[in-house]
Order: sequence, then C-alpha cells, then structure tokens
Amino acid sequence: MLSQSVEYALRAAVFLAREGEPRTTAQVAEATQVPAAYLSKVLQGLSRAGIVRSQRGIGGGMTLVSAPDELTILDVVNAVEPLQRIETCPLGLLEHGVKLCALHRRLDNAMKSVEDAFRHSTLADVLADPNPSVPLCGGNTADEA
Amino acid sequence: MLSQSVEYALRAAVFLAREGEPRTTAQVAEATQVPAAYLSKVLQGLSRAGIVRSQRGIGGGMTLVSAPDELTILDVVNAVEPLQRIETCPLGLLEHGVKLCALHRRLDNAMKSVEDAFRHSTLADVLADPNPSVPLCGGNTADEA
DNA sequence: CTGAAACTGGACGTTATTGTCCTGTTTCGG
DNA sequence: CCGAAACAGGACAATAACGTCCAGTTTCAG
Repeated sequence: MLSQSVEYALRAAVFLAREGEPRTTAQVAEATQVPAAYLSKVLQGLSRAGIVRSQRGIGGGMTLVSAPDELTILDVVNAVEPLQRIETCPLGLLEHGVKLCALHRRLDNAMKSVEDAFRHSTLADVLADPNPSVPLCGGNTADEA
Repeated sequence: MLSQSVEYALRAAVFLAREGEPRTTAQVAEATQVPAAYLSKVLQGLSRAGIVRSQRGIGGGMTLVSAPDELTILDVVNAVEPLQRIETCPLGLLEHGVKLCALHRRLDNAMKSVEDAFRHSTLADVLADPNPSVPLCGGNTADEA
C-alpha cells in the first residue's frame, strides 16, 4: 500500500535518528538492507525536502536536520510521496467541493486515520518503543524462537 | 495510496449494488467514468474473485453475487489487490516472526486501521448514507454552490 | 596541491501498472 | 438457424516505479 521508496526512506530516517551522526549512503544501505544506488536517490529526495542534510567529502554523509522528537513518520512519508487525501470527487464531473459521496468519504476517512497515526509517531517514539526487536531488525536484543 | 484499479472496482461495485440488475460493462463504464476497455479487465478480475457474475449475450451483463449488505469495501479491495498487512520483518534477515520492530509495528497498525474501516463498511451502508452527493457523483440530489 | 571519500545527477534498463484494440466465444431473441 | 449483444482473453502501447551504472563535483586530510 505504501510504496517501496517510502519504506526505504523510513528505514533510513530511523537509522539516522538512532545514529545521530553523519552516516554515508553505503552505511545506511547496509544497515537498512536497501540497494545502495537506489537508496542514494531516495536520500537525495529527503535532502531536497529538507529532512536530511548531506555533506560531501571525507567524514561526510547524511544527517537528520531535525531532532528525532521533532520528526514524524508523516513528515518522512510526505517528503517522499505525499499521502494524498481525497479532496474532491475523483470522477470530477460535478465537483461536490468538500462534499464527497458516501464511497469517497469512507475512503478518505481511511486515509485520514493513516495520516493521523503517522502524524502522532515521531522517530523518537519509534526508537523509545519498548520492543524486543530493534527498529531496523538487523539485530535482536531478545531471544528468538 | 490505493491503486487506480481498486478505485475503479469500488465504483463499479457500488453502481452494481445500486442497480441490482445486470448492467453491461459499457453501462458501468459510463456511470463510473472509467475507460470501458480497462474496466472490462477489472470486472473480469472481480468475476474470477467471485464478487460479480457475468452473463453473456443479449440481456446479459454484470451482477453482484452477494447482497449489498453482505459485501464490504474490504471484500472488493481484496479481490483486486489484497490489502497487505505486514506479517514479518520486511528486511527478512532475522525473522522476528510475529514480533515486528517498532517502525513496522506502527506501519502495520496503520494498515490495520484501514482494513478495519473497510471491513465495517458494506455496500449497503454506502448506499444508505444520508449524503447529499449520490455515491457515483454522476448526479447530485442536493443544491450546489 | 593532491588524492581519496562522498554526494550529485544524468542515462539507462527492467518491471508493474494502466490503458487500448481486436478477435473469439457464448447467449438469447426471433 | 441466424445475427446481434455481450463477455473473454490475448497482444500491444504508454507511463511510472524501481533499480543500476558511471562520470562529475565537493570536501577534507595530509
């Protein structure tokens, strides 16, 4: 339902939030299990959107611009691929303005619930979650079956 | 966020629910404002999934198999493109089984909220909604600005 | 100044989605 | 039986998403 690029961007953002210091695209790619060359494009997008800052040269890499408790999942999602709410009737014939029909009202309500959930989760929340599985799944602090 | 095909399928399902009798692909296409040739494919999918029944020849067309109050938005969505919940860690390295990390737990919760919303809306609910905009937006029972 | 590290951006290939078109097959009315 | 109505399904085209590769540019260490 969410695009691959969004998934990649979220993994990268969570990783960068945890690290706190500049990390190269290669490092992020390995930690998040994302194709490096493609991740590069995704990070470029995040950079243009002002989510991350890039620094070239030795010691450079990618850093989050905001503090993890100031950056929500929604911010990241919207930077890559805006979560589009249904504003007007998709059929477009008779613009109902803000009055969507019963079908599209329900679809948009579902979108809204996703938007709200994402808006209320900051990266800090994700990192602080008392969950035995570490956010990027690369390691595990708990026992496995 | 939802694919175009899903949107088309929902429009078609709502229309067929309202009509109650066989309607040809061309009729559905006009009412729902969907490219007829493409809608044909979408309806074929709904037919294979057992959502609609097709009847060839004169007087034939598409009909809903179930009663509108027995068919949910989720049924239609899943017939076209299954709403995929996140069951296991997308990184796949160390399968955490049912224990998703904090990030994917949140993403899956969002999916679940959509799934639940769709599961609790039947086509009958959509048709009975006291909304001035008629479900397919092609007409309007209320005044417009 | 030089070179390695690291991002930037364009070109390109692959695949999935969306959309079109046409031929065939089933069905029913007369 | 015949023909029109209507779906079925394959072939194809256009577009976007996903992914790869490489040359160029910035930056810092020494």
